[in-house]
Amino acid sequence: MKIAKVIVDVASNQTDRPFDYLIPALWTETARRGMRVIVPFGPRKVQGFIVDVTDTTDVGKLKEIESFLDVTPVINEELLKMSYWLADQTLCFRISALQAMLPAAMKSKYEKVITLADCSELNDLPDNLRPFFKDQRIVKWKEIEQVKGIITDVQRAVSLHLLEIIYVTKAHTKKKTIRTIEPVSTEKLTQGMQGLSKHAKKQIQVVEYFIENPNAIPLAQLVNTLNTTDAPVKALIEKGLLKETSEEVYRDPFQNRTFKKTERLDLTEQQQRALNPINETVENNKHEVFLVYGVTGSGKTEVYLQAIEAVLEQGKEAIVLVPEISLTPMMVERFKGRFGDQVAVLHSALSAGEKYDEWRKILRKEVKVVVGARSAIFAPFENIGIIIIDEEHESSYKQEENPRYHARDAAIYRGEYHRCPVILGSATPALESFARAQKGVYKLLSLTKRIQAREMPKVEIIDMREELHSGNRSMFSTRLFDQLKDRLERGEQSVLFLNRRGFSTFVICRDCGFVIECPHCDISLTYHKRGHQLKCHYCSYEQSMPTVCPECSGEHIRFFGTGTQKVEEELAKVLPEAKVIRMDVDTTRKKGAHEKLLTAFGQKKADILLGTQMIAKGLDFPDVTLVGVLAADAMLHIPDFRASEKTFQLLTQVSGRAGRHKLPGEVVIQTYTPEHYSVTAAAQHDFDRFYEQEMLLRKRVQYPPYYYITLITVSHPEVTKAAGVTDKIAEFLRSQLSSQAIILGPVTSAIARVKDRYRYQCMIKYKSEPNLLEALHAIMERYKQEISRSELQVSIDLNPYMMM
DNA sequence: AGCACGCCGACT
DNA sequence: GTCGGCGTGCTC
Repeated sequence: MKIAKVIVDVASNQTDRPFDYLIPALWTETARRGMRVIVPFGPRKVQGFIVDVTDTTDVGKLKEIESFLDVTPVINEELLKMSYWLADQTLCFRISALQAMLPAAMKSKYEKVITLADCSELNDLPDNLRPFFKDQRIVKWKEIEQVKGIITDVQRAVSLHLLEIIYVTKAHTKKKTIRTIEPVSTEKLTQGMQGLSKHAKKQIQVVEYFIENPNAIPLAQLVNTLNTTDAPVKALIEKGLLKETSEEVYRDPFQNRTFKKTERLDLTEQQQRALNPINETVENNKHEVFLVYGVTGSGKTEVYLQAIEAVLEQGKEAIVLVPEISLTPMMVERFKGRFGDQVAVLHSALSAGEKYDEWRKILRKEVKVVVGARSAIFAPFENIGIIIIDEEHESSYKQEENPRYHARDAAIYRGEYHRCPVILGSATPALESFARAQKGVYKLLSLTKRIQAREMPKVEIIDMREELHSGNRSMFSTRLFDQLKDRLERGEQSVLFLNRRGFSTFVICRDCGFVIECPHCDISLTYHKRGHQLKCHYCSYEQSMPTVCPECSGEHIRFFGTGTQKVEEELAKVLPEAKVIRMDVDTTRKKGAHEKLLTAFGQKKADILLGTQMIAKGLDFPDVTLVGVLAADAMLHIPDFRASEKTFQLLTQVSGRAGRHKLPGEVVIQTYTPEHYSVTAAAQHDFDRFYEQEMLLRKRVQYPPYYYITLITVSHPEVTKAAGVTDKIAEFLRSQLSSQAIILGPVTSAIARVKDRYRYQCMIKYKSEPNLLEALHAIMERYKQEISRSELQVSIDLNPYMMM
């Protein structure tokens, strides 16, 4: 008797362990761990992962696996092992870890439905239920649930066997198939032709078509060319003249694109010196982490490409991670151009179906290279030769929900397993990474020179306080305005960057100073021009913009802050002749919009590209000679110890957008804190100076890289409860950890209330705490009952990136 | 997570 | 006496 240990798709403390199921006789030979199955679980049916196949069990009565969703494992042995590691390291449920490794399309959806029992009739039902089943045997639970007091009647009907409750599991992974039609045989066609009624004009037409073209043709195409529907085709299939086959096809997100084949470029001496040690570790099958620290324009990508080439020559595979946002067509183009259809792309702009298809290409070993965002680190390769993380400092590599993993850690795990190099690349490495490189934990490879010795763009810092003093109240300094005008006259392009974060458009009464806040969260509402609405970014509460102040009934209630829309409006006023393309969440929501806008800008259909974070990286347009940063310090004041680091990285990155080709570039940075080292160091392209200054600060305030951080957030509808639990947790930690560990808190979270729940935090700073994971697991164990029974929530984030 | 089971208060 | 509220424990 074969038994499968199954992790079920129920994310809770009590179900976070394998459950035993009988493997149906039909599957005893084929059942493997790593396959997805549907199993009965209580009254319902849920998806699950087989994590082991054994002959023994401690459980008396076993249920059988209901069905198999896969014929071959979708989680390989390495990833299975890794899922345990991930669950342990991030304190998430095993099911969450497993789920994170697959494209979202492979997760089942569940629905509860009510059906009329086989042996019962509509008339047997009570009056109030009958209307629901008038035209159908199946009704969604959700529909019936709406009606007050009806559930008792449903339950009664169920106990009388009039109705049945069924749990439907939809493994909604749709493989795209294409239906093709072909004649059974030519004889059959001519024979069958006789038997057709003269009135069946369309059927005759179809048969005639196939007599002339006896080859298989996609149904859609057939229907299209004959200008008909599938009805006559269906009829002919039933008559045995035609047959239908369906063939599985991939959705190809790039089907209408051809990628120009690119050849390897000659490397500079510096590039070659960076490439050699990487190739060496590949050849010797050694694990090593390299930090490629290369200034913008130093040709990091070419080094990646040639390292991958060497890996492919060895018959191995490569994973390339890029930050979500910079997965612009340009990056894809470079990889597709070099490696053609050996590349799969896992990109947030792809639809769920497209992602699934790209993922399946990896599983089936039809590709050798994956270029993708964070989750691509789980690409189901089995012979990885190199893992590259580009722009390694990007915070999007950290997942902000469970499992709260960092792609860098996951990459190193896989790199160790496959004994292959992990390459971290950046022009502005994370302090943690650079410090590790300095200590020799990572190997530092520097690219200090730009390709073809191009000059770094000239950077000017504009003190906006002075502008204000000299009477300029607009958001453009005189200098920036002049420069914009100059570019316009010369027919060159400009990029304007607005850092919106920390600059939300809140609503304030100018009479009494009242700020409109969310009734459920301690945060001000944000004004949205569309629909004149105020929205909460934390709980999506919405209300319309009031005309008078709710507090003092004054009429001078206005929204404040600067959004891209507002900049665009102002730009239209001061530079009416300029054509502007605006890129922000609003204009890029639609699929493909991102790409479209960039293409338009590339074709010089606009003079100015105005945008948020998303235009900070990856852009490479030859005619951009001016970059303007409207508010460099917007991010400097957010309550986050990485604020300076983020500001520096952003400014450096944005500056890098100017003058990447023949024309020299200039950068204008507007700021209210021109003396801050993150601004001045960025202006001088001086990472080292920034690093030294910031490291001094981090040491003094005991933050990473000198200390590790773990953040515990407790939330509960009652303040006292949230505070009390956090206090107990802090106390427990103090008793468990060494005296070296610094335990801060409880303190209220930066946003003290979200969705009517009060939030308290406890922060642990430590250098080395072998007991930490154990203690954290103990905390979760201690509170698991309360978490599942009451409104208590405890979330633990090791190495957090968001401190709120 | 869902759901059934079971034990107490306010009603036909 | 019963209906239905929610605390408790289980799901192979």
